[in-house]
Amino acid sequence: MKTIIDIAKAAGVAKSTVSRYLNGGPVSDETKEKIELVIKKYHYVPNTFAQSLKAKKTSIIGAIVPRLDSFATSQTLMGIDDELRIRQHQLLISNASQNLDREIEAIYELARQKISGLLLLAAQVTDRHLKAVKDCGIPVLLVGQRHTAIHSLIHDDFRAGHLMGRHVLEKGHRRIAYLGVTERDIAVGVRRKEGFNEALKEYPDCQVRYYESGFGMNEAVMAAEALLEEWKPTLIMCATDNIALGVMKAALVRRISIPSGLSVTGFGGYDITEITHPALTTVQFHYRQAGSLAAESIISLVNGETVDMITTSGCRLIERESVDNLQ
Amino acid sequence: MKTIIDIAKAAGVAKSTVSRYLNGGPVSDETKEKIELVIKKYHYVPNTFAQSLKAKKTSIIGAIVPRLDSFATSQTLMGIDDELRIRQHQLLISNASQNLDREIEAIYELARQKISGLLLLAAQVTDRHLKAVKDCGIPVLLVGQRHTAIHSLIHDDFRAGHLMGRHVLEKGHRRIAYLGVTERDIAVGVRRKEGFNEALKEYPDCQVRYYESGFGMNEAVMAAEALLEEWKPTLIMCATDNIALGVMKAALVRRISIPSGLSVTGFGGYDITEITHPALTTVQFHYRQAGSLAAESIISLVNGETVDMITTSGCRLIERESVDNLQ
DNA sequence: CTGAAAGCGCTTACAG
DNA sequence: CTGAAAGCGCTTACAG
Repeated sequence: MKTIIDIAKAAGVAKSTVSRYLNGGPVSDETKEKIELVIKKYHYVPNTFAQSLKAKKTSIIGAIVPRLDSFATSQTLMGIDDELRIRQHQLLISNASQNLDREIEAIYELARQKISGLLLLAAQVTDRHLKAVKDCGIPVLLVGQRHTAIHSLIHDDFRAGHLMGRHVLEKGHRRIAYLGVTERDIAVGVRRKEGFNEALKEYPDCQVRYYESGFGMNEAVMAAEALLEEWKPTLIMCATDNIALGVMKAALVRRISIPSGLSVTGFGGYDITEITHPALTTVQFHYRQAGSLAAESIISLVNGETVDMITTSGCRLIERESVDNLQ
Repeated sequence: MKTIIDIAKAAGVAKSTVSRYLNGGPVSDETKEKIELVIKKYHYVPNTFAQSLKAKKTSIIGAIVPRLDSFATSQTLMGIDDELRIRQHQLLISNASQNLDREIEAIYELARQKISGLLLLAAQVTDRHLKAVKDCGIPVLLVGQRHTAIHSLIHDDFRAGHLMGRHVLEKGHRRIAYLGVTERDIAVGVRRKEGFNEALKEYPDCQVRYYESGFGMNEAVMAAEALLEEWKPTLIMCATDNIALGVMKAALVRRISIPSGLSVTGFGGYDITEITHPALTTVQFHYRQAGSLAAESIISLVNGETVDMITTSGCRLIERESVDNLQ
């Protein structure tokens, strides 16, 4: 491996000049050419550790994700990665495996790696998160959840719930089961439901019951079975597409046909919902785009620019075949 | 931020002693205690850049993946991450977005980051890959594909194909369409098919036609539609679960019921196949476990230990509801 | 525009 | 077991 000294010698200049060339400092065209030539010849690439050690900063953005095997996470990560690449930054992904402790640890661990900014895709924000974020003293952007103390990029979960609520109500549904998730997840567990409740206000005659499921498809199947045992709604509104998939499975097993015997909706816009049978009516979030936006924002934050405390990424209703028209 | 000097001063020892303590060198119990105390007190963590710069090595393992939004990739990555964590190594993920050029670039880029080992989850291995691997001079383990020049960890695709072939043949299917993928992907495109062909040898009366699809679900839907237009097999054997999902969609749209009107099988063992209706018969690969194994192997390689040039991860047939019994 | 010098925070022989 | 010294490969004031 060649070092900056080798290059300097070969080019007949001082290493400080080479460094200046590398960092876009003032260098005459003549020496610029000489250096360029030598660098090409030797395939020289600066040692990032030495750079970071001296310059005391890196161009690495860290991202902590609760899990890797989720459509939303993958998409968001790809959006982040794309944008970061364009802006010459590196992405360091840390997977917490749905473990809160590991999430906190990861914050400290990434800080140790001297990342210059952190993207936090947490499902919930605890005091320990807050403390860790404060301790490590680097810019942080919360993605998918909001918190008054941290810059946040959120999806419009309330509007999503409202959109979907209005849609199914307009289709004439008046016996609706809402199959949600834990309220500790504010975005998914609370906001979507609140949006739905808002739509409900205009239909006081509508019967609604609330149920809760885990995030996994199998948990959803079981939750749906229990629900269907207890009540016969005309529609089950599911807090995520995965849960909707579970509900469809449970319905099919019971020979309830969708949508004639039971309507189902999701939230997310996962690829798979397009090819289920029937295709699922859902609200699509723009995960990939949100990822790009997040990357952009965190870089602004790192550069000391002002960024809105809260940015909202849109959503859109995709009407497909899983909701019966009762009108 | 405290440095090793601050710790040394506070503990009343030389910084080399602190360093020795940190790296498990010979230190008396007495000084060990003093140092420990100070480190705790100041929450001291060594600067990784300085460490790497001096020690000329890191405990980072790089992983290049063709895409992030794939079940197989996510699972493998989680397995890798878990094992690496146990062994005190860090994982640096680089996403190539299904772009061969970016895959090659990533090899050089990761080498620049001084990773100590590389896990390559490529779908195909070209001469340019080989050159890059050679150029960067670090241990590399190919995951999911094999190549004589590189240590490889593969799934038993041949056996998977054989297992599935025998299974459907024993169920009495004699008009089979094999919906495969590009042969540039040796593991998925070639080996699985070869395994199937092997099973076929015992049933010379079986009619078989071969078709090709892309990896995406929508591409599979289209491929299946074309196939069904042209031929009426009793079973479509799909090279991946995703493709099987696409076929199920196409069949359902045409009101062909599964498995009575058409049987379908997949390969992979993705979570989703458990809750499709009917549940999909498939061959499960152990992605997560393979990931752990890969992490283990690359660390051995980094440590200069000998590792088999090729390790094979198993698979198992999961018989569910999508194959009709024609006997 | 250019170079010499100092220093980033560690580790590792080398003496003792 | 312990310390002083050299050095990893860069960047950044400071002179010139």
